[in-house]
Amino acid sequence: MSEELKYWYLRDHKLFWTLSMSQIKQLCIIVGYKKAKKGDIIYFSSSDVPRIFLLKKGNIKIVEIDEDGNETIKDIIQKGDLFGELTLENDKNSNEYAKALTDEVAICSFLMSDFENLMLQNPNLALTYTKFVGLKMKRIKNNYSNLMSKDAKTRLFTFIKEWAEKEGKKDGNKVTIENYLTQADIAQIIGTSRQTATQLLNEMEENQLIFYTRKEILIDDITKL
Amino acid sequence: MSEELKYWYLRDHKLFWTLSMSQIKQLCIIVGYKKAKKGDIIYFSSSDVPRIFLLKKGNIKIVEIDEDGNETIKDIIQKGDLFGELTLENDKNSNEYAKALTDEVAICSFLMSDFENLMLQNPNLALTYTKFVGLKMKRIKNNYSNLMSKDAKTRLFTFIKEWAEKEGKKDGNKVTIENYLTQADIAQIIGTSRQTATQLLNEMEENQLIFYTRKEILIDDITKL
DNA sequence: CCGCCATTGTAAACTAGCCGACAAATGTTG
DNA sequence: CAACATTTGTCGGCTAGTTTACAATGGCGG
Repeated sequence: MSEELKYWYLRDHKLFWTLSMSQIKQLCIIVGYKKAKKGDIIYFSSSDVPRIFLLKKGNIKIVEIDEDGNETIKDIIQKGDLFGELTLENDKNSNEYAKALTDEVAICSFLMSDFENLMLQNPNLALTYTKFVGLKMKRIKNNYSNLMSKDAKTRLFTFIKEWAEKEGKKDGNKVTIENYLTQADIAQIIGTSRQTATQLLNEMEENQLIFYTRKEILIDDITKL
Repeated sequence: MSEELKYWYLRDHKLFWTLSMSQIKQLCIIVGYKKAKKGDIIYFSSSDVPRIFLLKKGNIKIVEIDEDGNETIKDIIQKGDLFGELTLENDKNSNEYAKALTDEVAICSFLMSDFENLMLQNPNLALTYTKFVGLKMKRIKNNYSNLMSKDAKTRLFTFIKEWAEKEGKKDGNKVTIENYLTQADIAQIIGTSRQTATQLLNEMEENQLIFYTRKEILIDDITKL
């Protein structure tokens, strides 16, 4: 890949707007530029050197396996999102990995230490990054506090609404979402069993609120959710 | 309060170790130095100017009220913790306030904008703060993912263990925690009803694992939890 | 186009934990 | 100390949601 191209791969992310070309080069970008296909396991957080990753294309889920072998979805990462050791601390005893959800996935990465150095030289970057992490924290907090206090149906509605807002193609009150999640995935995200999720989705379909297929989800009228 | 004293109030927090006295003065510290008593409501996040707060003494809980009037505990803040708009973004539509849990509570605060300026001048501060926020995010993430997948008993055990580690006075395997929470508070934190929490605590007491009083919690052998 | 595997659909039995409703105990205040 | 408020204890009944188990469907590779 040409140097020029590498540059633009990062350059088009908001976070790096303030950086000069030479600064971006400092990040030794795209050493780990990687492609993957649906279902592939992409990376273990306990890898060699701490890195920060940037998803350029597709969608992935971050999954953790606990002692009992249960899979928990920690996060869904979309095109343009950063992931990895966002805390700037590497944490070895976490058991996380990423799994591709869409057919084509492209990821580039840079070293955490390079990024830290750059932050020391460019306080504006540090500020932007902090706000970035802060925003992510706020989103997580909100999500989870919904999960705690509401019942499964409300959680599903909230999730679909948020998903539609973030990624849906709007046409008046109709929204189309490209569906790269299985019902089992959705169930895990909203913290319920697969069966309950299926039931609720079908119930929504009966009430003409949504139309679910494996490829896409059609929402007839987003305001009714 | 003397300038000297103000200085030390911030100076003894890790985050500010790298700052010079004059830099700390820039923060116009302790404009909002405040004391409060148990049960007092201390601050609404939708206050005039965005601030960051530092709890110097006592314990408080951050609470949110939703549309239906339900109280949710968002966070428990301990001596030395920062709270407020840590994300560096002010967010007006959140309905949070803080409530004193201990008899004496002391808080000092500074303006977010002053802090931002200081970060721009002092990249090291920026880096430290970013790690700080990141760490907080990681803690929240872990807490919540426990809440999702485990049952009430496990959640209570995990909570007590963490509490003991963070604040307990250890004596071999015995740990004493100063108890500033009611059982209703604990129930909210672990996401269950007050009655269930009471039942589980009594069960633990029957099994000689803990001894609960309103003043303190004694753990006979922390390794057995 | 066939067979296979992942995904989705459905139903019955079971259960953790919620809710309502008090009673008892402990603290607090004048 | 008396009266009141807050916190803790306890008990059924109830229900949302889990679990188990299996059937139907759809999509992909050969």
